[in-house]
Amino acid sequence: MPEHRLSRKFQDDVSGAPAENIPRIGMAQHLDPEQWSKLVPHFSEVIQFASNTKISSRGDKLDHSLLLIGGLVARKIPRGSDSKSTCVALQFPGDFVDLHAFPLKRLDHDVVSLTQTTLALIRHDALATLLDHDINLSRKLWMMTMVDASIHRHWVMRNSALRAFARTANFLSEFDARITSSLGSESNCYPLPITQSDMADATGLTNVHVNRTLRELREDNCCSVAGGNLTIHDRTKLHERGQFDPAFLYLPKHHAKL
Amino acid sequence: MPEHRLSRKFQDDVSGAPAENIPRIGMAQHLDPEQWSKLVPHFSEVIQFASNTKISSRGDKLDHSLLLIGGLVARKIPRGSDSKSTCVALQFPGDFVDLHAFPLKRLDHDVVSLTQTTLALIRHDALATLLDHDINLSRKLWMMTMVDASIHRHWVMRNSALRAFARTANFLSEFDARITSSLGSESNCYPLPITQSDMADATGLTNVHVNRTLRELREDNCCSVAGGNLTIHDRTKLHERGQFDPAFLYLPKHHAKL
DNA sequence: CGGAGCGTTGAGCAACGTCAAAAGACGTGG
DNA sequence: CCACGTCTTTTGACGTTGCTCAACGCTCCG
Repeated sequence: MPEHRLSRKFQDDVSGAPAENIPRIGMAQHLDPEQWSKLVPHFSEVIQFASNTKISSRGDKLDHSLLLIGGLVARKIPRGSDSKSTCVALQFPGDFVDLHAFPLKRLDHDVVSLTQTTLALIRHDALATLLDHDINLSRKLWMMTMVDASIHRHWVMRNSALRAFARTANFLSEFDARITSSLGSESNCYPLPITQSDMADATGLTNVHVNRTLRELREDNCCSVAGGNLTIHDRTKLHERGQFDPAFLYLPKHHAKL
Repeated sequence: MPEHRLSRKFQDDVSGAPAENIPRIGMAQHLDPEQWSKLVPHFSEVIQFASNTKISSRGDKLDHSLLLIGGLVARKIPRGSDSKSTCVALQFPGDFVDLHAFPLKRLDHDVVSLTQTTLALIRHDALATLLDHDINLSRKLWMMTMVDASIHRHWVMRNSALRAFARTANFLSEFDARITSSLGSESNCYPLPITQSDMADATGLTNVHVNRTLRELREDNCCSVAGGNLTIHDRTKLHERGQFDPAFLYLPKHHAKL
């Protein structure tokens, strides 16, 4: 069974290195190659974080944005005065993690690494001078943040309207679709480098109930999560169980449907 | 007890009339007066819809966007093949209802009126020629769609992490804050022109349980929903019960906090 | 006057959370 | 190599929340 790595090409990168060969994967494919080659030189550095590290905090005024190259990042809204917080979004390689900070300036949530991560940093002043002269690129980046918003709406639907079983199936379907887009090729076995508590946080369930639901999915021959890997046994069935329709991701191959 | 109307000034507007004096309320206040006066002439018409009317459909390719002037509008994601759908966002007077269709082209959800509504229409080609020459306005509209995304994230948090009582309190707190922003002045009694089933749809509960929860809120002396009105008895307590912090709305008066 | 939609309440039940315990996975230091 | 601590997964028992189904009253409107 083939096993992919989330960030094969970049896992050995050195922090602080100049950012020359950032791959155009996942969401970044919304930019065409010419646009990509115009944008990439403006990334000023590549940085890395260990897992479970707070990268930015709610209320921070950012002068830069980060493109995720390798690893997984969560966006979390802290609740109450204690240390509890809720995961409201997940970012995959090729995603901008906080591009919304460019027009918005301040973050409404924390940005946290779930695994070891590699990110490319672009300063807002560099981005501004670039975008001021490139309307099409400007429009495309706006569009990419709007796909992000579409994903948020999907999460609202999933965590509001679906019961645990369908909700978990839907979550794993989205994980599959987005990892596939990041890797560039479909597989039936990926690393799922997050804990069941992380999944519980993202789906609005408890870790105990996520565990039971994963067992149900396994017994239903949809997919199995074990040893940090997600193995998909029947993708069609998994999508059906989770009422999953990937149109909201606005991937090129699904564009026709939306 | 004073009672406001959602759209006092415009409720008698005639559909199809030219859009001259669209008020700068709610979210539209993110644009400064000069920007507003540049944008307004490009609205080509004012249109009205009866309540419970589908304004746009998922998959539609839009060549225009709509600014809500009066009434309430919901954004709904249809589920399965039957007629069920889930409310993932609510729009108030001063909000753009589907500005994201400008960069995104196709809608990932339906747009439905919950009350009688008045909207101003702007064509995307008119908007494009305007924005191509006005970087600041362009950036501001991008920013307004990002506030929308921030609200989506808040909904994910609310419907995932809060139990029915807190969730409903939080929902009503948001309603209060956004209506206040639309009206321009705070009050303790507004019309709440949506059914308990609509609220159930938006909060991920059943209409029966919403009903019980509203009674609890009433008995707790937080607020009461009756006769199509929301009366707030103790705003501080309501916010506390719902763990509500309005920072995510990016209203000018809360900007300092975020 | 009759129907339709909405609000309200009750009874019973399924889904899910909480608490607790134990076993596996993994790294660390001896 | 083993012993140890920590984190994660897994399972059981039990309690609670919130859903389902059903009934009835209310208001509005034809």
